[in-house]
Amino acid sequence: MAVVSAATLDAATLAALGEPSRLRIVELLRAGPRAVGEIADALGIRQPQASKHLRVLGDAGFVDVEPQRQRRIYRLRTDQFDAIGDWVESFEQLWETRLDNLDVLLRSLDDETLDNERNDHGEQADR
Amino acid sequence: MAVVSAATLDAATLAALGEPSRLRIVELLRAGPRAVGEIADALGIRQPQASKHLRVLGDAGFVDVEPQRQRRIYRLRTDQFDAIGDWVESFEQLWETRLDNLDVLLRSLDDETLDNERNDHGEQADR
DNA sequence: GCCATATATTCCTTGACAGGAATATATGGC
DNA sequence: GCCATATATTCCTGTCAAGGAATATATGGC
Repeated sequence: MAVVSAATLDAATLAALGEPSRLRIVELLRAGPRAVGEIADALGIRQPQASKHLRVLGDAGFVDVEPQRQRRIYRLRTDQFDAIGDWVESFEQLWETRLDNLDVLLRSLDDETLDNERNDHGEQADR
Repeated sequence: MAVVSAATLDAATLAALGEPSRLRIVELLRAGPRAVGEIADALGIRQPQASKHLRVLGDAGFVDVEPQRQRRIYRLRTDQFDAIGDWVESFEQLWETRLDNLDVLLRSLDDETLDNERNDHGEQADR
């Protein structure tokens, strides 16, 4: 049973995608690399805002630049998507084993014994 | 070739996780359901802040509540994690087919022909 | 060097949001 | 009903980030 080492993830990474325009940029780049102006046009935003969002996405490791004449072509990078994928996948192992169900049962019993500390055992579990 | 229908994802969903304390709450709940007070203690934050963050996580569909006496036990929900997983997975199909490499080549050629519109053909590709 | 195109950066303003403090609400024991 | 515990909500304040406008930088053609 090779338990994965609990893939960790930075909040800033997710925050970079948690902004509507930036998420749209990522979705757009899914179809292929684009220059800044094309991105701005496609989203209906102004060029400076596009550049700013691309900077954030670049710092977070989601995009890459390749200059081409006066233009700068942005493309998606794989790394962070893999990181997010691994992280999510490490959660889905939990659903399978359903440890949480067992856990909540144990905690529930624990509480009963703690709260009714040798008070009474006739628990009229109404409602 | 069953192409998936481009799993869509809301920026607000990712924004909910893009805050350090909330991401830590999610990581904590990975180990099992917890009451608000326990969560606040574990993270070293005050109870009201824990409640607020849990509200955001709940609105975004990441957590679920189950009252138990005066306490409220929060636990992780599977739905949104699956949604994020599907979304990321729809990206990783791109890396495999490497369509972007082909794309950037095509666009590159396209630009050459456009910019040098029958200007000169002797492209001294120096530097 | 001058001009055009393409992009990045700066400054400013405004709105959202996180944290602190205080208070309201809920549940249970007596 | 009163008190204790547990949690949610409200109000306030400071910070940060997004968008707009203007400007700086870079590259290329002439």
